[in-house]
Amino acid sequence: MAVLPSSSSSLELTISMPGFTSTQSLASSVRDLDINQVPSGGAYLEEEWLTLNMEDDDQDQSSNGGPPQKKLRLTNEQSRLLEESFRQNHTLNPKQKEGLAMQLKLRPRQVEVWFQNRRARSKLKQTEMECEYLKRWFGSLTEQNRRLHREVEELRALKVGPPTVISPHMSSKPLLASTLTMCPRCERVTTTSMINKSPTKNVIMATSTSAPTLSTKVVLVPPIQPRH
DNA sequence: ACCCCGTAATTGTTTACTTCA
DNA sequence: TATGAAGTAAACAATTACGGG
Repeated sequence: MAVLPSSSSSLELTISMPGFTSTQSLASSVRDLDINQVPSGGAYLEEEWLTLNMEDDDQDQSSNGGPPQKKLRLTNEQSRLLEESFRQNHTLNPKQKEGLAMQLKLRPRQVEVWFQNRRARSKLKQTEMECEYLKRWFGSLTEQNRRLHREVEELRALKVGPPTVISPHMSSKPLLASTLTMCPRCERVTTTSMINKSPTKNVIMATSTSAPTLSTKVVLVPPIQPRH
């Protein structure tokens, strides 16, 4: 797949597709506001808030009689450190988690949750990018298909001359042609014999995913029903 | 007042690993 | 020693709920 993260741990993804560049990041999600220093409403002193945050990992603080827990908002510095850590590693071992939690004055559980959500966001972002890429690819293939159908119609209309394939490289010397036929059911051009060394080249070009050039001319002969 | 979005947090499931009979 | 059941921990997916614009 041609979706390549520019960094294995960053949300900035690059798709290697002509005419399509995207360098979106979640950086915008890091708020400038630093409202996490003290919980909203100023109901707690900062030390109390930190103590609350550092309480035992698995304790549900809202159920132990205290006031209902306010939703945490990470400070810019906390976000920055977490992002930095995420860039180095998408998962944390217990020791790293503990250390990071200590450093950030958060509970290990909060660090764990942050990494979980961050992995999910990362994956979502990548999926969106892949989706976008596939949509464009689909569009390109549809267009290519249309073009080829048109070409087939033109060729059908011609139905003239000996069965030759004109080489795009040495136009003066037509190649020995394979017998090209059109399946009436699936409307596929197929070769039914191999006279030339690379008789299928032109057909392969026509069905490959890269944009075909129209410099290759295929002359169809009266149809021979392929067996399939 | 209401809606939408971003995200912290919760819940349930899956998976890998360990222990023990 | 091999094996299957039970227990555990970590990761994940889906979802909820909060707070701010």
